[in-house]
Amino acid sequence: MIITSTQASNHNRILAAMPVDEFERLKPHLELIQMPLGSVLYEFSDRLQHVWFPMTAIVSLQYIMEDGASTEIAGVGNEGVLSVSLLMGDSTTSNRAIVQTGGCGYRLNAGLALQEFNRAESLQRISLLYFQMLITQMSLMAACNRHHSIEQQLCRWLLLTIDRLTSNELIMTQELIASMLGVRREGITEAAGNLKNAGFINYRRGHITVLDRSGLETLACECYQVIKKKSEGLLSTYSNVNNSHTQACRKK
Amino acid sequence: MIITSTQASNHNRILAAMPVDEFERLKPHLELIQMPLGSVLYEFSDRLQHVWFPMTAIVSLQYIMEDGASTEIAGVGNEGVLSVSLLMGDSTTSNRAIVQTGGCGYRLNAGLALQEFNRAESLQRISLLYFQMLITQMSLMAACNRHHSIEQQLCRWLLLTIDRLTSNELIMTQELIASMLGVRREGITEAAGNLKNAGFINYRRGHITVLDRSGLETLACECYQVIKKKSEGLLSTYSNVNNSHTQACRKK
DNA sequence: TAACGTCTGTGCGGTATCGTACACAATATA
DNA sequence: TATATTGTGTACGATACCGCACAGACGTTA
Repeated sequence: MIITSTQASNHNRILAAMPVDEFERLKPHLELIQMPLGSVLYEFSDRLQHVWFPMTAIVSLQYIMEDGASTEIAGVGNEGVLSVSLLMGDSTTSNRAIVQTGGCGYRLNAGLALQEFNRAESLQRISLLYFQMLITQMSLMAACNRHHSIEQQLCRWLLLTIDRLTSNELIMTQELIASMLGVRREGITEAAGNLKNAGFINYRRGHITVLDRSGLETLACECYQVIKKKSEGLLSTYSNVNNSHTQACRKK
Repeated sequence: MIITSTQASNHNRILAAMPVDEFERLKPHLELIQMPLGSVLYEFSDRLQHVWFPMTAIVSLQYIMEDGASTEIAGVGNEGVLSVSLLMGDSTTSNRAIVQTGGCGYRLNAGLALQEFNRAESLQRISLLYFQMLITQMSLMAACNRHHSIEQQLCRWLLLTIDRLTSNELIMTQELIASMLGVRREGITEAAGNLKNAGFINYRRGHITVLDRSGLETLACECYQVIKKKSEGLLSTYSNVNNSHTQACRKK
């Protein structure tokens, strides 16, 4: 069944911001795909074959060290695009992209994506704005990893994640969060326990429910607000180009 | 006195990789400027007025937190360009650019730079390759800050810095290094003391001399090699376009 | 030569996080 | 219903780094 929706969260903002005629050129080549939780879009040093435009899915970009330790360097939702290095002219990757919240998105063949990008029209203009956002987010992660506590970072991460969801519950184990933040699972257990005692969240085996957003905000580091503001600013510049070729997301 | 040199380190690689005709278009507008140690090219949230192409100078990009704590998110030498966010369509900054090794470089008016970039010719193509390198470097910093010790990071930093210099001595206090790595000065004193005892470096009041590169490499984290390799790969792709409009650097 | 400011060395208690180990609880599978 | 698997809670010593305090050494300027 195809469900049409006007919900913004049900569209990729980059595609949505393209003028109709340019989007129509791309449309026949966009594959609507499911992006199930845990699936890996690309691995470190892969040769990129596709570009992805998430809609309801959220993807985590992670850097993996030689010893297997991982660190989340950015999160990508419907405001973004994956395979930025390809668009920039380097088809090999320097990170891993793993689906953090299952959902759907569009996939586009690498060659076609590059061709459209290199026309230097709206896709390029919008993508560049997004790249700038991505750079900001990554530099923030570098600083945040240096200076902020696990609890602060957990709050930031939870807030950024539920901001992208329609519900306040996310399917996620403490183990997974730990690997994204690059810390021990026990560290997350402790921090999450504190948040639970404070009444800000609740959880059970792989499900986390946010009960008090503003409570989390008081504990989160400044990084949350910075990313959120930057993201809002970004989306408002996207919409300088406005139109209505909204696309549906298939639901099972 | 103007000194002409064929040394690669005496030119900005991005400009050098542009085809002659496109470079000639830019040339009249390029100001050769001194970039003295410690000078700030732009601050957080500044409105960018210029684009810089370092030649002999090295610039450190730092993220500054609300409490004043800082973290280096990338270093920019003659392989790069500063004010990337401007070129990407957002003229406000999200970091600070401070000269870490004094030298010279070219400065270009923001409007002209943007105009040339938006022609979607060689400057854009090369800059995009560089942006990709920058993204890689930033994500590496995020992971490195999370997982590696001060000593490892100090080694990485020293190696990356002298790789950009012709000499093996750099003018730099422990205090400054500490603020770049985002750690206490005492932490650097201790790590540097170890390296000195090991015979890898020597130093005196604001001067550090590297005595044993390979020794440092054994102690540095993997991040050094990763950045170095990525950087070499980048420069080889720059030179797909080759020409000879080498520019001199004014020496005092 | 003296006085000053800056840079470096050192010590010490406090704390966040790690590594490891193990117990228990919830869910899935047989 | 029994059993395996996965997720969570807890404890404890080790360690890296922090914050602070102060001494001494170097280099510059008067």
